[in-house]
Amino acid sequence: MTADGEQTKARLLTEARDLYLEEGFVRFSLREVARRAGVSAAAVYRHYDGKEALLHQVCTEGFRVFFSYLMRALAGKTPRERLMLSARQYLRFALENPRDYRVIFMGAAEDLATLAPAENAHEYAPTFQFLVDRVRECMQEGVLRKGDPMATATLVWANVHGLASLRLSGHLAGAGSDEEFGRFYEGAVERLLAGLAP
Amino acid sequence: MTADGEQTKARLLTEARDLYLEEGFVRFSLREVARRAGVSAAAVYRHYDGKEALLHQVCTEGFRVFFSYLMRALAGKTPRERLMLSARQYLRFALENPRDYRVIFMGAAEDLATLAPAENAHEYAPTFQFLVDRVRECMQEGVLRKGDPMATATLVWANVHGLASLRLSGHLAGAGSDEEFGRFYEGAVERLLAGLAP
DNA sequence: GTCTATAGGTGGATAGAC
DNA sequence: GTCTATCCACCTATAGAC
Repeated sequence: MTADGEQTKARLLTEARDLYLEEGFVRFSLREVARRAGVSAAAVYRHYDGKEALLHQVCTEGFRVFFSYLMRALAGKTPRERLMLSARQYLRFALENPRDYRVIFMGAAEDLATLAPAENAHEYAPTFQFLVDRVRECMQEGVLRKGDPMATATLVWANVHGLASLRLSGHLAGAGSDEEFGRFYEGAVERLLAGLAP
Repeated sequence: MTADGEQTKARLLTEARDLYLEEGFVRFSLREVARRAGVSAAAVYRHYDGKEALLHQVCTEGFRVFFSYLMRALAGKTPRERLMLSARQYLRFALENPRDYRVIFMGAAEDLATLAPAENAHEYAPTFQFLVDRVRECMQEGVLRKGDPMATATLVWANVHGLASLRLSGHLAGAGSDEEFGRFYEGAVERLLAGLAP
């Protein structure tokens, strides 16, 4: 590949990402991506194996970003603080990257075989593992009741996901601004952890 | 309208529903609905105002079914039993009508202006109100800590929705069969109510 | 009320020249 | 590696005959 080839390939990916962020899946098309990138539709096939492959690449990028949000929670000084920060970062990611969140956790891409959970479970595993680890260290230090870390992590996940996804769907619009909702969210998490304390 | 006209109209609706249940939104088309109903694509326009109107009708039907599931929870003899039954019926609906659940609560129809939450908020209101009422009566009888019924109902909703939607997305496939998951779900709800008790 | 025919459009993907 | 030209499939929606 030449240098130009690499540049075009990267350009196509960013344009694809923008288009997908703007329009979602239904209105996503190869031709439009090519138009925006300033190349012909045919050129795309030199770099990607068709529409689904390109979309898949875009989504993989979404996972990477999500993980980067979570990682920032490691700045917390105690297990409890890291767990709370994880929850906060989770919501931050959802609110700041709603389309990605939908794809990853709300199955917005249900019609795309490429993105079926079963087919890319390996992309989810590390992020869930991250949460399990946070829960486990909380159990070890007596912040949470001892038990199966995976089961408890699932409860925590369902909780934050439930709130985040209802918010994104617009069903909790009555909760006010994102900031107000953020406080409600933190309160809910605090209460949940209290209920899971020893 | 003649009797035949009414029959065709009803037939179109059921075929539209089936197609949507099988293929989802992306692959939903008027032509295919017409094919299945045994009429021409043009005939559809005599009965419905186009594709979106037909889809909207299909979704309205989904709401109706969801509400009928919830109503069965009124068979419970105590406020607590009715609340627990509501949670159980909620999951039942989700597992037995996954596509409808996605549309109603997971924003699978995000690209369909017709179905934007803001535009049919009046369809959600009664179902949320149902939950608020269950929570309120629990507060009145001392089953739940007194407070804002809407805030508490939101917490309960986020909880059951979080579990149900993650299950539907395939993210909790590790939880075993639907029956096993059902037990995990009930346990989670019990724990939540315990945390919200006086 | 239903049909056929058709207009007018989108999109994915490929062939072959350069 | 990129282009133009092209094929083919599919869609929504309408016009006008019956």
